[in-house]
Amino acid sequence: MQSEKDFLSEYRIDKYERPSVTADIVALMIRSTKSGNYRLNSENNLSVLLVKRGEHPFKNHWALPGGFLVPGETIEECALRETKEETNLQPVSIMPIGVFSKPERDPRGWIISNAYVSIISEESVNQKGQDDAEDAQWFDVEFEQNENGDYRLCLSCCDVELNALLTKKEEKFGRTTFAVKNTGGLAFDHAEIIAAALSILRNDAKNFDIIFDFLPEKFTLSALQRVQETIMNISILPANFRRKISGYVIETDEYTQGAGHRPAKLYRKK
Amino acid sequence: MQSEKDFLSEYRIDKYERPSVTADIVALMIRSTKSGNYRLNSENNLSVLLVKRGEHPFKNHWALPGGFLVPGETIEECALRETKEETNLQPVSIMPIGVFSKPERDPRGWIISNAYVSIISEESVNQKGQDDAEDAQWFDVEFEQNENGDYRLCLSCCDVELNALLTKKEEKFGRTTFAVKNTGGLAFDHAEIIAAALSILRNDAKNFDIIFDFLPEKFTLSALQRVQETIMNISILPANFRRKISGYVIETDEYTQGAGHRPAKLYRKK
DNA sequence: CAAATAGTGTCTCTAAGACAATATCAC
DNA sequence: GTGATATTGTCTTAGAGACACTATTTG
Repeated sequence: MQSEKDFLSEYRIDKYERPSVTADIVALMIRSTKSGNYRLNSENNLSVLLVKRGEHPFKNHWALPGGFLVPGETIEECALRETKEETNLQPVSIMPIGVFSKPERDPRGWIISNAYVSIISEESVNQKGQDDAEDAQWFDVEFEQNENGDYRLCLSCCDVELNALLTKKEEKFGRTTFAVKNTGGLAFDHAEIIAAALSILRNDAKNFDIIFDFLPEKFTLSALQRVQETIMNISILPANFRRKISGYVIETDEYTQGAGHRPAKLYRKK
Repeated sequence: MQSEKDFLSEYRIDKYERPSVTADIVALMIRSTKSGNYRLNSENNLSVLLVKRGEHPFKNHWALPGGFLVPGETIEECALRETKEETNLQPVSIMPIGVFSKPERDPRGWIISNAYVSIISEESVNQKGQDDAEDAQWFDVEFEQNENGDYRLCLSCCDVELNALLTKKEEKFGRTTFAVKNTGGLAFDHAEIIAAALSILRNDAKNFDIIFDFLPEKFTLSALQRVQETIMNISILPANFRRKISGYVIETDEYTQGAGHRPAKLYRKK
């Protein structure tokens, strides 16, 4: 009878066909667009980071940052490494949103993608992001259901506008999956991945756990509120938001300055 | 300049190393253990389906059903196919719980696992499950934190008892990940996978969406309650459960029979 | 009738939403 | 002072938990 050691020494892992495996990252930022009035609080846009592909396939199309899993790393490590390499950003944390494995999803062959959504603060983007990449750009995100019941994903950046159209494929375990009707020029099935990421985030941002990761260590309560409102596309009265969040935060003795109105106390996550 | 068509015709996907990819399934069942008293409602145990490995590595150890992704199928299809092949069960739906990709997790080499939890009704198990496999057995599950803060996963079936020990590694996005201290005899990292599945289910079973999948089309409200209580390991007063669930169900005009007490109305998911 | 679950009604408490009112800064 | 956001307090309402009580079956 063969021992396990003998079995392993004779085992040929390349006997069967294997797929290539990638990690793709939906990096989101809550972007505040300063208005002319110095006193007015900024509008908040949800932005997603896309890179313009320099190589075939989908050369010159916009795509999510990401790349191939290499030996010795976990998929999560791969996602972080690729984000760093392609965009010079280092997300605090990334959240898995699904595996995309339809056989025909990549014209190069059998390639399955592990998608993550990453949550990046505007500050860290301003500090170090994007210096090496004019082919990496933040696109404003709109994602809404239209009158036909289809979903429109509109990504816009300066003079570029990508309009993808999707339908709801399935709703299971509170998670919606989408099928792409029109890619809007996005590479691969990345419209589907972005739609899945937004849908999952909107669903999960009810739990405060997630939204803290969008912000630096110290934050004002209205910044926190802005994140939840922007992700979920809702509006909450400040007084009520404060009450709800109060159990999840600890106050510091620091305040904001120079905002043109009463300073706000900074808080930390409890 | 090279066209996309030329690029693809020259593209060598086997230029880089690729991992093998598997799907593993944590198939759970709410098992009711009939007591001697004909009137008494049955106790409820959560059970997980394990198969005894006939081959190296981990020969004769218990493992989750699962197997390799083959060309032309999605990972979800692979999970369903492997469940059917190894256990003759066809889950109504399977829910992804994570990708396990630590490089050293499989002694055969670079193999990453996509884990699913499947939700199987006791009826369908009694109908068709398990006929081809005496090496597939349902193990009663206990999963609890002990006094040290570690988690004990105890799987028992007849005379076999597997005791795994895990520690909490990280808690992110409301999801806990575990590290295995002691496999308890389970193959590979399957103790970690089962712990992740139970942790996610306990967290998500607050949303009624999930628990409906544990039951046939028509069910009594107390059966529904039993499922939620068993998964979450909690206890709810029947009167309050009925009020909470009332918006999610539609009553039928059918009733249970012969239970030794007042018959219960059957309901459907709304 | 007894034992057991099915199902109803009601009280209390908590948390969320609406809204009024006050506080404090930059200009 | 003015206009903006920050912060507090209070009223109302919706929903969860506790619990008492009634209904209906089988043996």
